[in-house]
Amino acid sequence: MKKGKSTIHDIAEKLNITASTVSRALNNHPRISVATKKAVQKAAEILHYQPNHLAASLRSGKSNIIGIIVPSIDRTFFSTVVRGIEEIANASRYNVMICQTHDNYEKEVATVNALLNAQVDGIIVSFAKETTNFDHFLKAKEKGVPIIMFDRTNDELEMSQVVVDDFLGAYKATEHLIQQGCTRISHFTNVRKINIYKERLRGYKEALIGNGLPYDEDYVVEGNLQLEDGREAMKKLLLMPYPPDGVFSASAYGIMGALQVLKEHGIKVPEDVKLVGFSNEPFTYLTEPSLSTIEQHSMRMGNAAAEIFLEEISNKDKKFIPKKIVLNPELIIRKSSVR
Amino acid sequence: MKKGKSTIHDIAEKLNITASTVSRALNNHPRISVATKKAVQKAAEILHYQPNHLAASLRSGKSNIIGIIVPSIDRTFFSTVVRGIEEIANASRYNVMICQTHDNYEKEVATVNALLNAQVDGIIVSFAKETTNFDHFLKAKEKGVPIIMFDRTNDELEMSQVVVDDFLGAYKATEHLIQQGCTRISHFTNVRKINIYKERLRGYKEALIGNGLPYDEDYVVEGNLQLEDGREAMKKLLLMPYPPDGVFSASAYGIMGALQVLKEHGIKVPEDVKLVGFSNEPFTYLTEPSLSTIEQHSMRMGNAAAEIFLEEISNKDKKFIPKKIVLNPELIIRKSSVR
DNA sequence: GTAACTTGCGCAATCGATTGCTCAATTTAG
DNA sequence: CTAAATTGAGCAATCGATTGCGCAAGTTAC
Repeated sequence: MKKGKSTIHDIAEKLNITASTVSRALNNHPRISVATKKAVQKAAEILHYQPNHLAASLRSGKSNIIGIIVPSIDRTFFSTVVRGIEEIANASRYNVMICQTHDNYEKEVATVNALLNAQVDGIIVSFAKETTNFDHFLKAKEKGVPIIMFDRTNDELEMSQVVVDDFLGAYKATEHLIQQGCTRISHFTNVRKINIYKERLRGYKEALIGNGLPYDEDYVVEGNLQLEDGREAMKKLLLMPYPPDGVFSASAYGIMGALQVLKEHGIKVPEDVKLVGFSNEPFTYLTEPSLSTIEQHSMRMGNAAAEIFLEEISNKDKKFIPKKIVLNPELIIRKSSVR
Repeated sequence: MKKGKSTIHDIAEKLNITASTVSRALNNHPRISVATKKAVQKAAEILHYQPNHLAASLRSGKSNIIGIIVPSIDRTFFSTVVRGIEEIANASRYNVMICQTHDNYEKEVATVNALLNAQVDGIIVSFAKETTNFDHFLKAKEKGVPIIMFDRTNDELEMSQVVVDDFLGAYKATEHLIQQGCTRISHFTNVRKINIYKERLRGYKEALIGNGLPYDEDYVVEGNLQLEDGREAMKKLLLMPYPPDGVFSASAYGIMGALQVLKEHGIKVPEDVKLVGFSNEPFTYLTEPSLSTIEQHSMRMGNAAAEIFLEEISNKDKKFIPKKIVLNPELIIRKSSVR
């Protein structure tokens, strides 16, 4: 058993037939006799034959690889989406190649190039926060590589996308707080006005107005939505003459920060202040009290993105019509928001 | 600008030279004149030329892809290791292909095959809990594909590995509890006696004995180390005539479960019972009280694994000597364990 | 002024799998 | 019993980039 790899030519030589026949035998071509097929399979096993997908890909122009671009893989939301993509992709014999941008525009551009060089059959992406110019994706699209956006998307691009209804999620969260008796509800949002944060802000606002409460900008705190931002926002709010009796944060870490600060100040949650976050990160149900939040169905989001990819691949010649799938967010009510 | 991809042949045609020259020009070959190089670069840009790595890989036999196999990507520990691998890999122009086994043996075997078909240059793996037969990796190794194990490894395989010193981590954790005054310390371990859990159990035991405390099997609870397991274990322990005054869990979720149950029973942490977990999952510093734990330096673990890969690749012809890197675990003392 | 380099680039093979076209040997049809 | 159809498999091109070898024109050396 020699070290190294064997090819269809090795099998062909061993059996005194040609590589063409071996290839056809392995692919179960009808024009090859059963006897030959069996012989080939046996020889393949003995030689530890392992097909070289690169060669096949080169010829077919299909790599059977889907490129995935996310800001960072070590965030539950993204890794769950990735898992959802893999689930569907693998079932259709696709592998995934995952790249991270760390929210950096240059890295995103470089990544797209790397994926194109690797001849990926499609790209599923959630944009970096920094990104405002999308030429690198347009270039890819022109080369015939389908691009599917998820979560952080851009409506102006003619590309399919999967998002959760951020407006609705925010609306549900805010209305829930109102129903629980809150009258001064604060909102934590991101300074960068990406689609998703704009929508969540809008949902918050509409819910207030729709329920007869005033929208007051003083209760909206802009930040980066990380733990520390949530803490600072909450501290600032506590200094107001009329601090909020409810907080809806556009992120899970933000609301966690608020919870910490409230507890440090001896303010009771949910008795004195009620909290709802966004994104069902694992820690949100581990806190004391557990945090109400908006479930984005990240696994389904991944599934949907992969399914759109498969669809676009099989409709490659037909006229392209971008598709937009909007998932229904779910309000998960835990202890932090019920009286 | 026609849709589709252009090749070096397109560039060659446009400039009335051969593809060989184009290839050399793009690779900055010394035998090509500066004038030609410039012309080629310009033409490449105009044609939106994008090199096809598949073709290059096919010829060179190197794909510049590292396969990563983890049980599940949506766990902070693993996704952080992956990030660590990517960091080093990308710097050396390698891309990664990530696959998940979900701790299933068959899936692991299939995954190894898929990666070999994709002609990965190496595989970095953390074994599925189920795996006891490692032939699929041996087969890969025989084909000349370096395998690097991390975290969940196997000392009997002649392959390099990166692990954290589980024994030491457990020893530190247990000794810390002793120093804080605990005398009846319980340990949560996994029923499956994988290396890492065996070592942690050993560290716990040695720390007890080394500090003059008895080792009592009644205080060792076997389970699956998930949140629910931790809860049940703690409930069981509370029924003992002399419940523990300290718990060291081999996982982060396990200790979280213990914390929940203790709080539900009105037992004070850390006053009545002190807790230390393993693995610095993000939620551990968000709990009330925050949980002491063992940091495994997952990012560094990824870095190290990737570095070993690069080393083995460049020493391919030299005699292979498996390398074992043991990282030093760090005890992170938070509120759950100090009096 | 000729031998010995150097420079710049083309030719053709190669990597491994696939596939349209051929063609001989059988088999079937009528 | 001959024409037509079917079966089984080989030939050679192809996918795109790379590279050893070769060769002509220009340079340098002595």
